[in-house]
Amino acid sequence: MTVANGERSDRRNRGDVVRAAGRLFAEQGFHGTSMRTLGEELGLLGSSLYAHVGSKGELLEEIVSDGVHRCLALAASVADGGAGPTDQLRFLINGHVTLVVDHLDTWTTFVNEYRFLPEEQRARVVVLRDSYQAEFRRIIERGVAAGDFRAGLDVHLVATHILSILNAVARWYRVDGAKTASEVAISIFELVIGGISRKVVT
Amino acid sequence: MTVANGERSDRRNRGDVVRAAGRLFAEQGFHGTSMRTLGEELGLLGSSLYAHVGSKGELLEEIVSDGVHRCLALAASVADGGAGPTDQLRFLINGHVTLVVDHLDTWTTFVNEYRFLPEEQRARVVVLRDSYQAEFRRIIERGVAAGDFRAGLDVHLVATHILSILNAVARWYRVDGAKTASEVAISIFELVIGGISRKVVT
DNA sequence: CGGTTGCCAACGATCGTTCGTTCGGGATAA
DNA sequence: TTATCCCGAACGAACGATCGTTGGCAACCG
Repeated sequence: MTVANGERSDRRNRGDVVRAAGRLFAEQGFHGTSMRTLGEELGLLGSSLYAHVGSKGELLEEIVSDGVHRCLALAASVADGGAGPTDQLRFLINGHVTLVVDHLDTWTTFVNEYRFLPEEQRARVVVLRDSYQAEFRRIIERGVAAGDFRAGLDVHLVATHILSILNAVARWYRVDGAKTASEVAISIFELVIGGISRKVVT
Repeated sequence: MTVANGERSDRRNRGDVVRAAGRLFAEQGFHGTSMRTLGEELGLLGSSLYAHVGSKGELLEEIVSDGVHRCLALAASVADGGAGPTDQLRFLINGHVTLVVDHLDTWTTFVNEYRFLPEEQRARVVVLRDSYQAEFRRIIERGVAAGDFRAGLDVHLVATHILSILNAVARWYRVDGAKTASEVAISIFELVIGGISRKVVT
């Protein structure tokens, strides 16, 4: 029995396991999810997972790594374009919300459970995540320098607040809910841009 | 050997256990913390904790319950005063940041681990937390009605974003860091108030 | 045939929790 | 004052359950 993409449908591959792990880690936490429970989610025994994966920690590592690299790819794509700070910020916020909404489970696991990685891997993730946050800071600084944003902003704090809003989306957003990703992104952008822009005559 | 308050200093009480649990649950997660580890933190065996506490879950319940009730007390104190929407929002943000900073460990556990409560207790907490969030919505709606805040705001989304920023403070704030609680609160207030206020001539 | 997939049984470790016991001080009675 | 009792706090051993993981084996694929 084969399927359109050539893979058999009654057997699991590594991607299936990682996806299911993202879902369960998001719901029950990394330490709250056992390999046996994860197997059950896939119709397998826990021990059978080791045909696809070296260890439980390897699953978390892959999920978190996926998340942080998607961030970096987004940051790189915005740094290229020659847009102004306001448009760059809009693009970054929109892209981030899209990432979160398109990978809700993975993202929840990424944000909540990365701290359970062994110290060395965790440190690597923190460095990459901070370089993503640095992209926000660069944009804000450029906006301040250009006079688009208010002078005297605490750039580091503002960037932290923006990312707090963005990462929290995974906590409350529901695919079957009333809001589209675009609506959410716009509401975040408008809140933020109003808070950092120079006041202008209306 | 007794101490000023009449308690012996070489024996632990329930409060000691709850505080240590808040600390460890924040660092390692509820499922990542064993009763033996928690005992070690207090210089005890894991089994000795049951002289002070009925179960591990009881510890999480108390920590989360403390957190949510502190929120409600804050909301009640702001609802009383006859201040305008802007000042009420400032007061609420300042009070919330103070709560987070004064109980960093407890708050981290409250925000990250409440989902591991048994369903019934979890549902109760969600209801209370939502009634706290409703206080933010009321203030924003009043501000819109009074013309202080922009018309057409998605009140629910804005309240969610504000609380996202506030709860995230526990994730990055360090007592020995450079920012005071007041500075943090002001930066949040200014970001938010700029984003929701009617634009005015400068 | 070779390689992947999954089942099954089992390993040592650790989990939350219980039980019987010990220990030490405050209260009480002689 | 001294002897006695009581009780909370802590220990140490143990319980059954579950944890992540391994190895042997059967089924099935290309």
